[in-house]
Amino acid sequence: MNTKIDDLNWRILECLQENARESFANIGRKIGLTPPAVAERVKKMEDLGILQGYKAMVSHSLTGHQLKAIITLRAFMGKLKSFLEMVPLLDEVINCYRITGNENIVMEVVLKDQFHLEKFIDRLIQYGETRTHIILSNVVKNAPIRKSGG
Amino acid sequence: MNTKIDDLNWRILECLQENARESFANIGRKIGLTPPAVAERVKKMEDLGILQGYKAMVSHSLTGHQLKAIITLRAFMGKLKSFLEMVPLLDEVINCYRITGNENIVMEVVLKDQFHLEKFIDRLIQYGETRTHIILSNVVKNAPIRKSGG
DNA sequence: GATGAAACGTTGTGGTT
DNA sequence: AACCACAACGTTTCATC
Repeated sequence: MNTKIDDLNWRILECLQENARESFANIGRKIGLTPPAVAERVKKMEDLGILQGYKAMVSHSLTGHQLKAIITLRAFMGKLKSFLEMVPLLDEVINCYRITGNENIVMEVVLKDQFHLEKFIDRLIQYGETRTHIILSNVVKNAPIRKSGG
Repeated sequence: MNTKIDDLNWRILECLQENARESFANIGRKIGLTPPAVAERVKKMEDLGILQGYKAMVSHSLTGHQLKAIITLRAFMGKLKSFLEMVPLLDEVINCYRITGNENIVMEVVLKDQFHLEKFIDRLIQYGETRTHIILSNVVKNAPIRKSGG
């Protein structure tokens, strides 16, 4: 694996994945570095692309999205390219992957209710055949990336 | 929809979803509030559960995870409960949903390489029948939640 | 990486509408 | 109830070592 991340940097990544707003001073206290040393390590990891950003996690239900779904799409011949260009514009789609297998695309979507779902699926049918799975619960939610054993 | 989130709070949510480390002073400058006013609104949204936390986004590939996959599981009779208890312990699983349909579970997993994938699937077969889709690309990545139109 | 100083941000109190 | 102003405190940042 990538050996450029030492143990101190892994501990910084752990802290920031748990609470991205934690101060560098506080992280420094936990891992035994001064605030400028933490800041410098964070800056370097940002520049290398290891740290890609910091995001607030927002409740889906409390923002009016009572329904979540996993939707797979098997794109029609010649329709995949236009779908890939269009999908970033859909507010409902919070994650979208191109995958191997019979279906080309899998999406995680947030929706207000079943009427919203119906309208959303209607917008997709021009691109391909969809299959919808309603999300019943979120068993693991954005688990942190850990030093992969090895 | 939930009408408790006014326009200023939506703008705060936008800022923090884009950069969770942005200072309240800076957010206040953008939206025309003083730092204490922003801090108070953020605190209230945290207490209400609208803001659920702040997470650093870490590169999968640069942390040694060259392979990502979507794996669905159709749990064997009586095996779902033990799977749901076990899956949060798997470092490879960064998201896991219980869903409707023929398969009960869909997971997003990060893996070092194909050998890691093979070993990972071996650990799942006691719980059910799996189907693996390799992720080719990430078309939409953790898109922010927006004020749902209407 | 550490230190120390200056600039900046956060947080609490009190007061206004 | 939500906001502002001000002050005390903590944090970040930059120079220097």
